[in-house]
Amino acid sequence: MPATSRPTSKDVAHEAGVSQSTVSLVLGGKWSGRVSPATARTVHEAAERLGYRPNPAARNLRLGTTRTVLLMVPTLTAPFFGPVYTGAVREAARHGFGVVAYVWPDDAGPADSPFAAPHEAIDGVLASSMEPATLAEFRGTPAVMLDSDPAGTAPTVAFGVADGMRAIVAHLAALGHRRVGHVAAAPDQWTFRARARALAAAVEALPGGALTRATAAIEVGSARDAAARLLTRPDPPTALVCDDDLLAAGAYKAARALGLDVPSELSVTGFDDVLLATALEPELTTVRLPAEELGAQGMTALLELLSGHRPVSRVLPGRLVVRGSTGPARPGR
Amino acid sequence: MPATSRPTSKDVAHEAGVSQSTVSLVLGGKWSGRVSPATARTVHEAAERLGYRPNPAARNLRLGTTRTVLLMVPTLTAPFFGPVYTGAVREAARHGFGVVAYVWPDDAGPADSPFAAPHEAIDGVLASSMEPATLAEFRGTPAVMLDSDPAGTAPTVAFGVADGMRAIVAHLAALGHRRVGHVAAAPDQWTFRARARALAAAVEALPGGALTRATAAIEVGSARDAAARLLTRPDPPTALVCDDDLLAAGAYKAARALGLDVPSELSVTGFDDVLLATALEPELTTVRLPAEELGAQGMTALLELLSGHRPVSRVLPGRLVVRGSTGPARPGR
DNA sequence: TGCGTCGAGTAATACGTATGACTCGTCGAT
DNA sequence: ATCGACGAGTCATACGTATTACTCGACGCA
Repeated sequence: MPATSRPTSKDVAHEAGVSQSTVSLVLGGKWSGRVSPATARTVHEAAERLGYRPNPAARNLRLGTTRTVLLMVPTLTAPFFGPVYTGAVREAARHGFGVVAYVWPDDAGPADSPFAAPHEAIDGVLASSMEPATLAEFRGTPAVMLDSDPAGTAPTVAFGVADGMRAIVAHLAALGHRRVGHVAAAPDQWTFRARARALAAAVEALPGGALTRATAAIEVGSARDAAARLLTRPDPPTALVCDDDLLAAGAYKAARALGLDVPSELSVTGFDDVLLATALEPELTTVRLPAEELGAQGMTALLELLSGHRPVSRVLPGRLVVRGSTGPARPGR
Repeated sequence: MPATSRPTSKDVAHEAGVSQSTVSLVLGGKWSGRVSPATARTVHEAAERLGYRPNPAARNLRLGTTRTVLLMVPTLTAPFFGPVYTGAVREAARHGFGVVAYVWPDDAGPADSPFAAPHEAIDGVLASSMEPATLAEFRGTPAVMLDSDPAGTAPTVAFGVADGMRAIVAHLAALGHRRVGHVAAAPDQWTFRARARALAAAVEALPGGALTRATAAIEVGSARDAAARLLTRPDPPTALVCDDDLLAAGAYKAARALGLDVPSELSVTGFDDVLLATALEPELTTVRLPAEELGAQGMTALLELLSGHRPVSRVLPGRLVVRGSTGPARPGR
């Protein structure tokens, strides 16, 4: 226990020789015409002297709001969430809200719920990349889903992953590719299911198009093995479409191990456009998802929800970024 | 505003036909011998029926504690913080504490302080990679610094970055390198100042050792340019020591642009051992920092602090991980 | 029968803040 | 001289919970 506990507004009042109400009035900034400037100054000085800061728990209780929103994500290791957080914070700040992040693994049970803990001292939740079933845990806490199925029951801001996949396939088709390999992430998130579906449909629609698929964990070694499986089949693909940028790094490794040059002998694409995409050599052709925009728009929707309106779900289009990892299909292969 | 506001313990009491005290007693789990099992069951059922969850603000006010800790970081984009968070959460959970993350840019002013907002509804702060000056903002909130100067005034858990640098230099020296280039990050964080100092000292101590340095922003393009500057000098270095893994990716690009093969013609080392290190080709020789351990030990220290003890600062050693980016110095160069 | 004890529950209160209702001089207008 | 209005504060209260002190009936025991 600390030597002395924190000063309260009552202490400040005593120090300044006024009542607690006056302190609250002054420090709340609503004293125009209620408190004389001289008294206000006295109060401010006393507060400063004591190092007073209001007790947030008491304030929250009194006001019935915390003006704080929780950004809930399944992991912090994915580089993807940094920009989402940034966008959310930017938008929240414009309305006087703060944001904290909480990691809730997608496979967590109700016992791990932040709602079993005091974290719940928040007004709403921005839940990114969560399965819709998770929603049940929110039990009345206003929530907006990010990067989830826009057809779900909750307001959602999602990426146009299907559009992105179609753009990739169109790009590859224009380069002459027909046999496409899919280095897929496990379909335990909506976004990966959507990506797989979109890719299948796009290749299907391509005259002469043929799709093969291998599934990997989101990890370089696993992706390398999956890519190697695809490349060592008879009649192997001339292009590998990977479900995200990290998987593409694995594809690079498989290609190198098999002596295939990227992009002259094998084209590789990623998805997301995280930092890694430009750190690789050659730089990765991928789809840029507007992650910061996702955070911002999600926050906008949540704030709408908090003010009693029902926001509409939105889809943010991705954009194909052509870099050095894709090239013309070699007729020979 | 929601249609109906959340049920309180009073509502539950009414529903169950008991007093509010009884509800609190039962739901608090402290009713052994004070409430009959039958009544307890009734209360639980009523709470379930109404979907009751205690108001955290009220509970926090009453108890004077939130059992929540804030992990404050300067950015979420660095892959480094995921493991730190994980370690902190693991340790906190063992003591019934929760963790939320808050991003406070290192260059933020007091106006941006989370302590100006309700986020402050927390018991303590784990401040990672912050300048000690930031500490002044905490104003009495118990804080432990992570990845900061262990000689500072606050309890600190830091990495043994000096040891790590020495290990790198010893490794390079054993391979015959003498002329070392330092691709340095801007010294605005303690850790980078410490790395630079340690590297300088280690090369200094090497017979015939020579150090050149170029500074870069923590970004691939900037690192590429800095590395290129070093490599195009007369009498260029045979090994590039980079302040972190991302900078090493930039060094790879410079080497490739100049037609230098890694590792046969140029050795490159990183620092941190983040995901990127094994995504690169060749895989990066680097120093693994026990980030998860940092989070866990930091949390342990903070919890000690919260229980009135004064924790001691600790330093966690890094470990050299030799991969494919370092090789014997070519006599020719 | 009288008394202490115990089981089962309730009443009352405090945590620290924000705010609507109230008080009490003083001053200007009639 | 009287009254209303206004400026400058203060009083009292509520937010929802956890907990201490209390009540009250039943029961065991001498």
